[in-house]
Amino acid sequence: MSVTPSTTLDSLLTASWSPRNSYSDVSMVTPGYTSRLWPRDFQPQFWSKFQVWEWLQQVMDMHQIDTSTIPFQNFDIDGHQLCSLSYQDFIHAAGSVGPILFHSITELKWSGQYHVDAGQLELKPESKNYSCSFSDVSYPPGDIFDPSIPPVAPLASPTPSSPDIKRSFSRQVKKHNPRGTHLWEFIRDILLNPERNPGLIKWEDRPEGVFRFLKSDAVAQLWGKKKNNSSMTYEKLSRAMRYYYKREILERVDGRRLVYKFGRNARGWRESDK
DNA sequence: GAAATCTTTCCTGCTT
DNA sequence: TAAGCAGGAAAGATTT
Repeated sequence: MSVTPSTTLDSLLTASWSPRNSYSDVSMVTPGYTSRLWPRDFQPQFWSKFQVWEWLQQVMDMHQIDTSTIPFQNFDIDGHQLCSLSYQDFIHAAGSVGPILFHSITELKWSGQYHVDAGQLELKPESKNYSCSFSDVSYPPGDIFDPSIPPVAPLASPTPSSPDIKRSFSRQVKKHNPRGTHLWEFIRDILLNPERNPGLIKWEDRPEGVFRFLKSDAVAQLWGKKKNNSSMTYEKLSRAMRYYYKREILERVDGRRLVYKFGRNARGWRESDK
């Protein structure tokens, strides 16, 4: 994490952010974003690190900006931290793209607040120092979003920090996945969570289990992030994918780049598996 | 500590 | 020429 929040967003909205600061393209930043993405996850304050990255990816896509122009590691933060970044923090972290990101998150925060008001009809905030919406989900503290692990609803079960939950979470991971999520499961779960998959991988033939990497480098970065390996590349990831051919977790798709197919030993990707 | 498993890293050669 | 694919080899990390 290389960006330290220096000012609250609220203070900047009144002090730093003004039309003079506007990015030339700023009017195009967010229209449609909140309705296009995660309709239940309006509040950026509650995003996981993974969702922050997704948001980054989406904004970059919308503006057709090369994702390599910003260092994703500068946004190794969750939504709460993201919302605390100042305009200058965004400039520092993302250079010329900073104003776009700042405006986007500002708009999202505001629109999220609107939705929260409706959501709070159903859920009451409890032991958090900020409000809670119907969209609020919690992930293991300090972890990035893992699509294979169902989120913990804050009011439907004990808090994620409770010892019981921690124990059962730990048991579950150890029993079925000694090393945590496998690569193929990570890929599968991105595919199975389209609302959390902003154009990284897409189904080519859903019934046949054929899928294609749209942003191979971004997926590799995410995988590396999950494995705490900042040097992960698509080349390395694809080598690991090819090992699955032998185990029939994946099948070769000849002649098509970035295209893979789930094999007979892959589980949980079929619609009928749900 | 050994074995097994899975993943990472590096490499060469081939294909698109 | 670059990017991606295929697969061998070795090593690292982790669990059993």
